Amino acid sequence: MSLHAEPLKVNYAYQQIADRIQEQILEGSLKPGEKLPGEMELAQMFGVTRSTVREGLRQLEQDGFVFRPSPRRLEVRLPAADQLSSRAGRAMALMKVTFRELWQVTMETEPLAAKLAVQRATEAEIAELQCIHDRLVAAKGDLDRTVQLDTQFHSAIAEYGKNRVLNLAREPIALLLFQGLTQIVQPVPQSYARQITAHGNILNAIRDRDADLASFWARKHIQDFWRGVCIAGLEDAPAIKNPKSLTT
Amino acid sequence: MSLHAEPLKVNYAYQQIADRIQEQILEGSLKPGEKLPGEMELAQMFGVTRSTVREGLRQLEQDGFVFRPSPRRLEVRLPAADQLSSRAGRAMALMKVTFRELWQVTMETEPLAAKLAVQRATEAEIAELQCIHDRLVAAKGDLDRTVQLDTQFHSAIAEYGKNRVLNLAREPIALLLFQGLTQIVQPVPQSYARQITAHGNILNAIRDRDADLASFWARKHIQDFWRGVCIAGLEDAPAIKNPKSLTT
DNA sequence: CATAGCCTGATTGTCGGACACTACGACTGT
DNA sequence: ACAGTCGTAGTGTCCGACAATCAGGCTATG
Repeated sequence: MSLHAEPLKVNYAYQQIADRIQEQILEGSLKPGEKLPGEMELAQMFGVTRSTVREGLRQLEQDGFVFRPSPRRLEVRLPAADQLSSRAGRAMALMKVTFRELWQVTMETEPLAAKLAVQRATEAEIAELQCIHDRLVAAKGDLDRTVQLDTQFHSAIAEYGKNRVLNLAREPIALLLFQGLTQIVQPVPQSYARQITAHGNILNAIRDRDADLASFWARKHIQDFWRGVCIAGLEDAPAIKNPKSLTT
Repeated sequence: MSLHAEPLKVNYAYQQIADRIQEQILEGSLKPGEKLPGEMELAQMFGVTRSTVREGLRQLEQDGFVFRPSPRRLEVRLPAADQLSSRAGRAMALMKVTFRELWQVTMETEPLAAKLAVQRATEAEIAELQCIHDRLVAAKGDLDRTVQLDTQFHSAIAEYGKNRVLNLAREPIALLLFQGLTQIVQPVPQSYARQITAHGNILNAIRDRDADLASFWARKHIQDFWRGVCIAGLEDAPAIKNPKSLTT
């Protein structure tokens, strides 16, 4: 027969404390930005020692439920997206995911982001996009700055599409892929110009509110990126050489 | 001008300990499965107190770098994908992401997963898929079981596509969306039959190694899902009512 | 009145020591 | 070889303490 052997987890005190506080945050009785009592007071409230409270807090801190700008301030906070992004990025880095894997997914996410941006971006946001693009043009030749602005441009488009799920999923992937540019642009110098025109096309399509066109150019842009990877012969190379570089 | 004001983080002892150990894990000198020294020994090695080591370990534990099956065993481990999935899922739940957001992304991920599966799935894996599908057919009428098998079917396709990036990104999204089925199927009972035929179409296309067709049916399947959401009038409803249900 | 600088108390990071309880590994007997 | 027993090391939790340092209020100054 099937004996249901439940995991039977022992609840340690520090675990319970973390759970209780997290519960109250999720439930809403503790609102983000609010200041939490000090460790001693918490210890008194829960009837445990400061050490125990401490371990519980470490856990919440790591989960992003509390924020510690300075040792004295202890604020409630909801886990932000970038927390996950960096974690996911780290995970992918140490899985040694290849450019091919990143590219295959990006090939879908970026066109979608562009399409959504066409529908949802405000005029002000489009102006912001133009600004980023102008800076990219100005940075022509500067590798690091180009990579940074490229990433920013794509992130902005995704953000303006106002789909939080897409943003959550896309961020770490795009980061890794575009960061990989650092290994690409060198062998293919004319990329600078190609990238600028590609971004220009996407930007114009968004401004004209032409969803299909924006999606088309985004796709084309990522495809072009792939050509660069192929020329460099890095299709199945890990997108990051040593995972150590992501030290929180 | 742009003054680069870095956050200038003070390195506390427990932080340094966590960093040092993590470093050695990433670098490879500590291999997964290996047993770590006890807290007292570690304390001696790093020249700090056990309390300090403890806080550092809590952090690694939370990050998934060490695993504690029992209080006595302390193993090295690499963060697994499902760790992130659940975390991402929690985050999305408490952001109250809508069905629309989930659907828009799934509309891209599932067809891609199907396409990749066509290219990369082995015969054995296709047989496995068939098995899952058979069980779905048998479960007709049982809501919970249907949801579970539906999720499993899609997960399997994604897995057989062998793109780790896609899997990482897709998993929590699909989970939330298909879980949402629970709220949908009730209003639209004939979904059972439609879902079975849809899955059958996808399965056949994969077996015939027809990438475009597999992608087409996957898309159609997700589109069909959306119709159900619309009928229920849940387009912009949060996909999960209370985030509390995800208590690790 | 608003602002800048100073001061003090409270709180944190870290330390050392202590105790009950439990699981791991060795020992024993069959 | 196996099952049962047992000692011990190691963990979870507690207590108390100390220096460093930051928050918030106080003061002085314009």
